[in-house]
Parts: sequence; structure tokens; C-alpha cells
Amino acid sequence: MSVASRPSRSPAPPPGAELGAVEGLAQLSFLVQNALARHAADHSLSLVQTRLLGILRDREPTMNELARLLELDKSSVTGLIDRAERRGLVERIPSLADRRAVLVRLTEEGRSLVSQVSTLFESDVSRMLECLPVPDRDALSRLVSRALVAYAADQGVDLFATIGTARAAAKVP
Amino acid sequence: MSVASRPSRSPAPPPGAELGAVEGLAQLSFLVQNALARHAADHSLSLVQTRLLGILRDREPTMNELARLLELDKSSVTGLIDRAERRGLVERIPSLADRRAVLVRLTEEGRSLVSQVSTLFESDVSRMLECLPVPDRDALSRLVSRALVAYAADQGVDLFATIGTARAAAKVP
DNA sequence: CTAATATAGTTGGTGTCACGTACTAAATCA
DNA sequence: TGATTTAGTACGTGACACCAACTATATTAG
Repeated sequence: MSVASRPSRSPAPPPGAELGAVEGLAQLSFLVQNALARHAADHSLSLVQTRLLGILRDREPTMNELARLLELDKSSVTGLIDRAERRGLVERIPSLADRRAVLVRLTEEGRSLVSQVSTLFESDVSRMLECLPVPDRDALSRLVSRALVAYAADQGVDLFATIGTARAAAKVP
Repeated sequence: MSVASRPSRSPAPPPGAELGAVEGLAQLSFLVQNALARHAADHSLSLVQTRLLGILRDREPTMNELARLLELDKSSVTGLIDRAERRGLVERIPSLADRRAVLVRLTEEGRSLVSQVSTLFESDVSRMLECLPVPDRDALSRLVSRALVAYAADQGVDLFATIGTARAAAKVP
């Protein structure tokens, strides 16, 4: 896949073959994302909803902050929260500090839902890792983490919270 | 997804540095997907459209096969192809073998578009890998590919198309 | 060789989600 | 105080996803 060039069919795709690095990472990312999407869908959540709930696990942001975190337009967030609120997953709380602002908070139901999905998701990814022998698994984990850290530093990106464990990085003022 | 990514400056590489394996893979998958989505959007393509074009690079499937490859309902594929066709990216060709069936093929324009996006995407992922020293990079690539193959075998899953060629295998009775 | 059934694709209805624009209310600046 | 910026919402549009219903072939059964 990768690239561009030829539309050719490889004469004989080696069966057990090695994938190129880029291709491997790309496919891996699809598998991981599909796992998440699948569990989310099983609980009637879209990916965005799930992401929303994941973010709210350890925060109580304003609509505006949410838009920034989700990289969405603020008008998109209005609808997103409308639907989640209608389902009883989150609630809007008027900010005391700024009367224009609204804080968004998980309800108990929302919290329990996101916990279930994240547990299932994590066990899926674990299962994927368990296909590897332990030493390989550790090595992979170390390399991935090294790559992420290096890339993050390089690009000034801040890695953070996946759904599961949210916390991760942290705190950023 | 659970995650959101956020642009921020990291003051310094996170102190706790090592990520759990699950979390690392999850974050990695977000980075990769975001890269793809970004380049796609720059060319006015959605992720699904991009995946569609990627699949068509080395195939000329029926609507039905497309639905299976994309894991979409066939009625969703109708709309997807309608829009892509309207933009001149693909064309419908009546099947000679089965008069109910319709084949979908990339146009020249579609081919050129997907090539651009995939080139950009790949260079992004490469850039990510280049943060690692060469031996680590090779090791990572080998491990990822091993994990994918093992997982695919384990689950009877068909690895597939990111953007390019998927080589997919497909074998499943 | 019809008659029942299965398959390919489209249509239409509903809902999510994303965007841009326009608008209100509150905060801030000047 | 008056001008401007900021938070959030309302509205219209379009992409996408699903399901159920429908047409037209194909396939199978009797």
C-alpha cells in the first residue's frame, strides 16, 4: 500500500510476508480504531461520543474547551452535548466564574458507560498484544513508547488520554 | 476514539515517560489516523472516501464487495459512490458477467488524487518513524508486522486497506 | 421449464455529526 | 459609556450511517 506507484499486483505476495513499516503502522491503527468503534457501537455510542466521554472522565470543561480538545467547531459541540444530555450521559452546569460559560460534566450513567467501553477496548488491545511472546511484547511496548515520546517532542504535540486510562499526561496549564 | 489530541507545548518530555502497552498503541493509532484524516481533508476527502479510493487502486470490485471491504451497509455504499462519481473520482461500469452487478473503477482523476494523499500520509508516518534510530525502527517494524499477522490469524480477520493497497487477504471461507 | 428464493443495487426515511453563518448575552477594552 | 471580543446557541446544508422496502436479475427446486 503504500504508495503510489504501481497499480501492480505483486507477482506473488509473499504469504507470511513482512509489511513495510509504514503500512504496518497504518494497518495497526485501523485495527485499534476499529476495536474501539466496535465496542462503542455495541453501547450505542459513536466514536465522537466515546471520545467526549473519555475526555470528561477527568475534567469538567466548558463547551469551548471541549471544542478545542475534540478539535471541533463550537457549534458542533452544542449538538454533541445536546444529544448526550438527552441520553442522560452528561449535564450542563452554569459556570460561576463566567456567566456566559457552561461546564459539562459526566453523570453517573455516563461514567459507568465509558468505563465499560474502555474496559472492553483495553482488553481487546491486550488480546492483540498477547499474540506475541512476552519478550516481543515488551520490546514492542518500549519501542512504541519511545517513538511516541520522540515524535511528541519533535512536533510539539501533547500526547494524552486515551480512553482508558485517561490520565496520562497531564496536566497542562 | 477516545482520545483527543491536543496541541500543546510540552515543557519537557513527560517525566513518567513510559506508557503502558495498550495506551501506547492506542495513542499511536490516533496519531496515525489523524495524519491520514488531515491530509484527506486537505484534499476535500473524508476518511471513508479516502479508504474507498485506496481500495480501488488495485481492484475493480462490485458494490457488494465494496460494502464488505469497507464494512458498510450496501445502501451506504450507494451514496458513497454517488458522491464520488459526481466528483469524477470513480465510475460505475455494468458487469458483463452478472447483469445485476455494477463494477466500480477509479478514474484518472481519482487515481491521481489518492496518490497525492497517500504520498503525504506515508511521509508523515515515515517522519514519525524517523524519530527512532535505525535499528529500533527495523525492530518496531518487524514486531508490528508480526503482531498483525498473528492477530489476523487468530481472529480470522482480514487486514485491510488503509490507504493503499491492501493486500488483503481475504481468505475466509 | 415454471415457481420459489436468493442476490445486487437503489430508494427513501431517520439520525449523527461536521461546518459556516448569524444572533444573544456577558465580559473586556478603551 | 461605547466598541469589541468571547461563550454559547440556532439554523441550514451536506456527508454518512443504518434499516426497510422495492426492482431486476440469478439460482434452485420441483
